[in-house]
Amino acid sequence: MARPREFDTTEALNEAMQVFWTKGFEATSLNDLIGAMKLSKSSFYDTFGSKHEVFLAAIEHYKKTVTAQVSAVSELDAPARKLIGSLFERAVERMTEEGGGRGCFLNNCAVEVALHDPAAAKLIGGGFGIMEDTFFALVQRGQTEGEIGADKDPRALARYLTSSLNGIMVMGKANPDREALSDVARIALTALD
Amino acid sequence: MARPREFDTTEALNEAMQVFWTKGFEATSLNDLIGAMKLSKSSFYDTFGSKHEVFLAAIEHYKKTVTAQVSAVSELDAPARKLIGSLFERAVERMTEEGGGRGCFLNNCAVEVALHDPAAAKLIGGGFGIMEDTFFALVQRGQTEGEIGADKDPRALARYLTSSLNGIMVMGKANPDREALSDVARIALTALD
DNA sequence: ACAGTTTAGGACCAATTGGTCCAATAAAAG
DNA sequence: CTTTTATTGGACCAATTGGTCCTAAACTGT
Repeated sequence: MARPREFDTTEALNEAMQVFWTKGFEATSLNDLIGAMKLSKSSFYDTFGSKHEVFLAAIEHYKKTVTAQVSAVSELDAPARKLIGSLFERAVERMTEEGGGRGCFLNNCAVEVALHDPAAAKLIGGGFGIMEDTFFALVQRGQTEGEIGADKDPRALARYLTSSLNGIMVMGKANPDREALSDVARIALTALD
Repeated sequence: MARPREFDTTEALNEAMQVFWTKGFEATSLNDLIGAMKLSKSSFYDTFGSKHEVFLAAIEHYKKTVTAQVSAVSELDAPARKLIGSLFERAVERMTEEGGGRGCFLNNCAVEVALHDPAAAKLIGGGFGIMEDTFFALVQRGQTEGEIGADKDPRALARYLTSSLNGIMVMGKANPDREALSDVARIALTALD
């Protein structure tokens, strides 16, 4: 009973990521994983080694995914400040839409495992770094465009935006109220003035 | 071998909370719990019913604890704006100090279980509500004191502050850098101007 | 000293955990 | 058609999971 189709590692990792994203690391069992990844237990261990290695690979996968998406947004032909706003809007949207509420995968991982899993913590930190760098570039652009105060420290602002975005997603978990989250997003963006 | 001492339910719940706080719900085993709570398995089930019930009770316990602490701060004889600032400072301190990094228990719970545990989600939402209400009262006081813009919606500001504080604690999990977190806190507070 | 009430310890439970291993089998290569 | 290479399902593993239950023992009030 050999594998009948071409096996797509990336797709399998994507499925694994989805499960970890919705259930968390601890609550995800081997059976959950091999079910979602559509491979047998033997192939699973053959190909990926262990649950933990798949977890790390899933974090990496997320980083790639998110990097691609976010850099796509940040290169749109619109004022940087508007793009920052739309990133926040999208987050609010995601948290409040039906079946949403999973938040940010990095965020979830940071909270659940960062304290006890140094390898994961490193990857997660890198992921937040990417978000920060994206915001950093956007803030600098916004400053040259004149829509963001040029007197402000762009690195600090980038950190602030990253933190604020994550705050919104955490709050959204407990209380996915569109109005409340929009309030937060709106006020958060006033720091750019 | 009956229990030699007076059994303190509150203290036991406090110990349970500590374990859940550092390990999370899923990663905490029965043995972890009865070890920390210093009672036997039989007494555990006799007194508390189940792991899940203890978990909910621990959330409640946290709410009481935090409510007491925070309301103590908010009733200090100082400008409300300063008190808000000190709450943020304290959070940064907590996240960066040795052996810290556990973040906010409610925060952790929200991320780990809110999506799949409605009972817990309700308690957690209530906890955030308390934080929000505390900030709300402080903001209103700050507005009458003239240190916070009177034109601003105090409820929205309170939500924003709650979200920002949680954002800082999530970021601190992945990267407990005092300088970076201080940057974030400082900028977050400019929204009060 | 005695009875009644708590509590502890630990045997026991079925289910599940992450993980290993191997014989069977299907596809690819020759 | 045969050999090689993947990949499979499933048997098997020890350990752990959350949870039940019963007996023995230690406190309590009388």
